Amino acid sequence: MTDLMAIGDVSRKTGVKVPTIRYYEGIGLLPAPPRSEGNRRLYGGKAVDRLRFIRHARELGFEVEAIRELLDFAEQPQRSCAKVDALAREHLQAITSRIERLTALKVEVESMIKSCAKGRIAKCRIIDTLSRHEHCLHAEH
Amino acid sequence: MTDLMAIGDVSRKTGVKVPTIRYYEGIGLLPAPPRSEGNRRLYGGKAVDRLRFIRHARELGFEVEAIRELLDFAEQPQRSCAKVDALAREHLQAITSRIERLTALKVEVESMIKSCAKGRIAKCRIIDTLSRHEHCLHAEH
DNA sequence: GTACAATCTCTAGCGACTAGAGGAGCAAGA
DNA sequence: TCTTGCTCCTCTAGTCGCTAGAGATTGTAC
Repeated sequence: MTDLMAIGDVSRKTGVKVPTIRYYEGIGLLPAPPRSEGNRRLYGGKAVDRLRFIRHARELGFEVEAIRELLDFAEQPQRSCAKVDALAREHLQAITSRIERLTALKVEVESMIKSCAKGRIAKCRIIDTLSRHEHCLHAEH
Repeated sequence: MTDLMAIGDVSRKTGVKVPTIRYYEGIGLLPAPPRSEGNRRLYGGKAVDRLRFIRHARELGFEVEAIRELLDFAEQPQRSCAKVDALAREHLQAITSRIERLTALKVEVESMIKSCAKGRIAKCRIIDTLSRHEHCLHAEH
């Protein structure tokens, strides 16, 4: 009745690589599917949906543990989604602070490059900056 | 004559953890220091300088391999520093593209959160967005 | 029938550490 | 002098999220 697929088909449909699908099964993110007589995994549409969800969330930078939680919540439709919202906000916070730190870093590396006169290494300002912490623009490290 | 230090002192001076110092020695980033009679590592000032350099570069996001190259160059003061400049520029490029991708991500996660009405999970827009790829703001994933 | 692709399981590797076991060394106080 | 407790030693294994490879089996197309 149902149109079951081999792992390769699922991979092509979802963009998740074959070993990664097996890996997700191993860590319990994707339930173990039934097998064919020849011991091959046979997937239905639900597995495809779940993998798409996982892939998308991973692309958005959610960690596997967070995705596990999201999937758990997704399976209880009657519950409030406050927790889901909180998870997403937590994630947004992490992204924002990563951007902030990277931007500070960029400024520092840029100023390092600007001061480079392309002379001999003995006078290299880049090596200099990396050597002496007092020269930092930013104090937190 | 020289004031040699134990690994713990070096750790405190540089902010690099003791096991990390040993790890750097293991991967050849920091030369193996002489030992005391009781087989303990004894470090001089140069090791402290080198570790500060490494730490700072790591904090600026340089990979260990890049740091290895930088250190090699730093030890040949008469050579041109064009390569050092190139390494730094390469790194800047990587930082810039990381920021770009994170910013795109942030926009997407933000819009996901904004659409959340905090109702039941059955209608959760966050779960929805993660499930259905067509809803993405950005096409590249 | 035969070639070749796809799948299976299992293990090991990546980067940059971190954690822990189990043992030895060392300085200070009783 | 002895003991307590800290630091240090080596070694192995774990982290995260996969990826790569070996070697065996199964399925498919000609």
